[in-house]
Amino acid sequence: MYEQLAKSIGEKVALTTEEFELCKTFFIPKKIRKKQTLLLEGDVCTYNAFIEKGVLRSYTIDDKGNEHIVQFGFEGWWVTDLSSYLTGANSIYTIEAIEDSELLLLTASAREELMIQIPAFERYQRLLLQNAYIALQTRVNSALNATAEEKYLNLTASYPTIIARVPQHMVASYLGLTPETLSRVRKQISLRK
Amino acid sequence: MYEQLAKSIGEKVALTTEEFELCKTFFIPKKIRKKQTLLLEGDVCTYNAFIEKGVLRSYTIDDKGNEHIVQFGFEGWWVTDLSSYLTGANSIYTIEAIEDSELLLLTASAREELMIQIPAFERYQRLLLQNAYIALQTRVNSALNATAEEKYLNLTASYPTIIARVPQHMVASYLGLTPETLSRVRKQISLRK
DNA sequence: AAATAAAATTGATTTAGATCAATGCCATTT
DNA sequence: AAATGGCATTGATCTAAATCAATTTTATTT
Repeated sequence: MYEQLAKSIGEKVALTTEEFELCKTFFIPKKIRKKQTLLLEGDVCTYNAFIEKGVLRSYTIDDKGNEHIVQFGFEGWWVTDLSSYLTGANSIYTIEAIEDSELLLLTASAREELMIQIPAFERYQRLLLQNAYIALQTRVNSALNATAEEKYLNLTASYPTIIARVPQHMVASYLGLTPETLSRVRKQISLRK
Repeated sequence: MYEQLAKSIGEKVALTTEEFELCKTFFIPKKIRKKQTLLLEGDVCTYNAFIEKGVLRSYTIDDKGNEHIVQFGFEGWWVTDLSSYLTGANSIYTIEAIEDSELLLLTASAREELMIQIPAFERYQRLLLQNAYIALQTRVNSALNATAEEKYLNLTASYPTIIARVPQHMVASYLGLTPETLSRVRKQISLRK
C-alpha cells in the first residue's frame, strides 16, 4: 500500500527505515471508486492526497456551467487544492476519481507535524512544490501563447500518460479547448503523416 | 538596503537579529539600470533576485519574434527562472529591469547553505513557493478560460500594482493579448460606466 | 444481447480576438 | 522649442477556434 509513496520520497530525499515507518503512521489510507469525489466545490480541502493507484482529476465549473479541468493525478502524484488545504478557505474545485483509486491522505496538521519530526520530509515537500511550480509555468506559457495544435502536441510530448489514460473530452477541457476542436486537431495531425 | 527583505521574511517566519545578520551575508547587493538585463536567454540563471527597489520583467521570445512576458517583479518580490536556477539548464527567459532597480542576489548554493544554517529560511522559501504556486494556478485558469476582458479585470482586481506601474503593451503581453485588443477592452470598460 | 447513454466525429456558421494599416500622442533627447 | 521614436488608439479585414447541429462510434447498464 505504501510502495508508490516510498518510491516518490526516495527519489527526492533519503529516509531511514524507522523514519519511513513513522511517516506512514501520519497517512490515512482510503479507497475511492470511479466517479466518487474526494472534495466537493464549496467544502474545505482537508486532505493532501497521494495516489498509490488510479487516476483523479480536479475541476471547476464556471458561470455558464462549463467544466474546466485544472489538474490530473496518477500513481505517484499528489492531488489537492493547495489554496484551500493551506488556508482553510472554501474550495472552488471538485476532486473526483476517474478510475477506482487508492489514496493516502494527509491532513494539513499531520503534514506540519511530519515536517517538524522529519526535516527531510519538509525538504521532500519543497522539492515537489518546486517541480510543480516549474511544470505550471510551462503550462501558463502554453495556455497563453500556443495554438490549439501546439497545446496538444506539447501535452503529448510532456505527459503522454494523460493522453493515454484520460478520455479525450477531458484532455480538451484540460487544454482549454472544446472537444470538437481537439478532435479536428487530432485529425489534422494524423492526416499529415 | 535590506529593509524589504527583512519585511518579507518577517511576514512569514521569525528570525533572531543574529540570524538575520547572518542571512544578509549570503546576499550580493546589485544595482541595475532600466533596460539592463539580469539574465539573458540561453544563459544559466545563477541568481534568485530579491527586489529591494524597482521593477523587473522576465520574458521569452517565440519563433515569430514575439515577446511574451512571463512574470513581473516589484519591491519585496523574488524574480528568477526557477527551472534554470535549480537545475542549471540554459534559460529560455530574459530578465530585464523596467525601472532602475536595487537587487539582492542569492546563488543556488548560497540558498542551500542558508536553508541548512537557518531552518526557518527553508520554511520561508517553502511558504513563498506555496503562494507563488497558488497565484500561478489562478493565472492558468484565467489564461485558459477567461475572455480578454475578464483577464484584464482579474488582473486589475488581483494586481493593481501591475496596471499602475507597467506600460500597457507589457500588460497586454503578460495577459497573452495584443496591445490593440487590450486598448479596445479598456475602451469598452470605460464607456460602460 | 439489447437498450441506453455518453463520447467522438464531421459539417455549417458565428465570433472573439489577431493582424494589417494609419493616425495621433506623449516623452525623451537634441 | 523642434525633432525623434516608441506608445496608444482607432478602423478595416481576416482567421482560429467556438458554437450549433446532426450522425456515428463506443461504453454502460439492464
